[in-house]
Amino acid sequence: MEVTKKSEYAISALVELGLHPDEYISSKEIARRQNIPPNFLPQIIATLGSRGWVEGVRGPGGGVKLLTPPERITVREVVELIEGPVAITRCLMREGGCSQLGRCPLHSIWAQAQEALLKVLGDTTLRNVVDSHNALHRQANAELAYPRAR
Amino acid sequence: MEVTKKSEYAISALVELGLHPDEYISSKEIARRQNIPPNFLPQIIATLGSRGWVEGVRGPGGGVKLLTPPERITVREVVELIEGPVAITRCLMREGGCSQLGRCPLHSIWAQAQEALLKVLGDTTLRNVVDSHNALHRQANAELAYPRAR
DNA sequence: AAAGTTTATAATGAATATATAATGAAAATA
DNA sequence: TATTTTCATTATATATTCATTATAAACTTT
Repeated sequence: MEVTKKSEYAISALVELGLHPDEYISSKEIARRQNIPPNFLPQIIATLGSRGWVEGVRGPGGGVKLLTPPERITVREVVELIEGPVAITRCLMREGGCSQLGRCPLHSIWAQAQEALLKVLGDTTLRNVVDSHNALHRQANAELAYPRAR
Repeated sequence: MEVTKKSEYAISALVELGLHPDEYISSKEIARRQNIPPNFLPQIIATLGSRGWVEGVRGPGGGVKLLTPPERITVREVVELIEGPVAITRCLMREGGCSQLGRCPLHSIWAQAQEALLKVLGDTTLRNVVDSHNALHRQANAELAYPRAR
C-alpha cells in the first residue's frame, strides 16, 4: 500500500549498483554491503530486472549490473514498481476503496496529499541519492582522517 | 503508522457533528449515517474526547457534540491524534527505524515527502471538509430534482 | 558435470489493522 | 429506586499485510 522496507531495500540495492557502474555484483554481496536480508533481495532484484533497470547473469562470476543510468530512474518509479500503485488511503485504491464511490469529501484531500508526496519522490533521481550517499561517506571518511576536537 | 481507516472514520464522525452544530447525536446514529462500524466508533470518539474536541453525554437524550469550531481542527491534527506521529517509512520512526542511524541517504527524501504530505493535511480544516460535503450533497440533490438529459 | 548464481514461487511467522464483544459507569426518566 | 439509554473502557477475535526464510528451477561458467 505504501512505502515499505521492500522499497527501501530496492533503492539501496540500486544505489549500490550505481556506485559501481558496469560491474557485476552478486546479490549476496549487495545484501551484505547494504545491510539487506540476503534471502529477501533476490525477489527484489527480479522485480527490478522485469522493469529492465538491471541485468542478472547467473553462474560463477555472475551477478547483477545496472543497465539504466541513475539519472533516468526516480525514487517514485522505484516505489511504484515495488509497491504497485501507491495509495495513502483505502479511499484512493481501486474498486470499493472509497465508501462513497469517489464522492466522499475526503477524496480530493487524500489525492492532493498523495500527489504532494509523490511529487517529491518523482523529483528525486537515483543519481541524487547516489550523490548524497557519496557526500555522506566523504564526510565520514574526512571525520576519521581529521577528527574534530570534542 | 500512517493513514488508516480509523482516521477516516474519525474525520467522518467529526464531519457529521460539524454538519449539526450544538446537537447531541448518539454514536450509533453517527455510525449509521457515516457508514462506520458501530462498535468501532466509541473507541474513536473517546480519543477525540480526550483531545477535547467532542463532549459525550450519557443517558437518554445524550450523545456526542462538537466542542471545537470546525475551522480550528485540521485534518493533520486528527490523523496525528488517531495514528500517533505519522511516519511514511520505518526510517522516520523513533529509535532503530533507520538502518544507518539517520545517516542513510534516503532519510532526507522521506522527510521531505512526508512534510509535503502533512502540509496538505495541515492546510485543510474540518470546515473545508464539511463545506465540500455540503457541496457534494447539494449537487446530488439538485441532480435528483432536475436531472440532466442523458 | 559441478558449482555458483540468478529467477521464481511457496511457506511461514510476526506484526498490524480492523472489528466485535463484554463490561462498567453515568445520566435521565418513570 | 429501577430501568433505560448512552458513553467509556477493555478484552478478544479475525483478517490482512509485512518481512523473511525456504525451496525449486533455470542458467553460465569452469
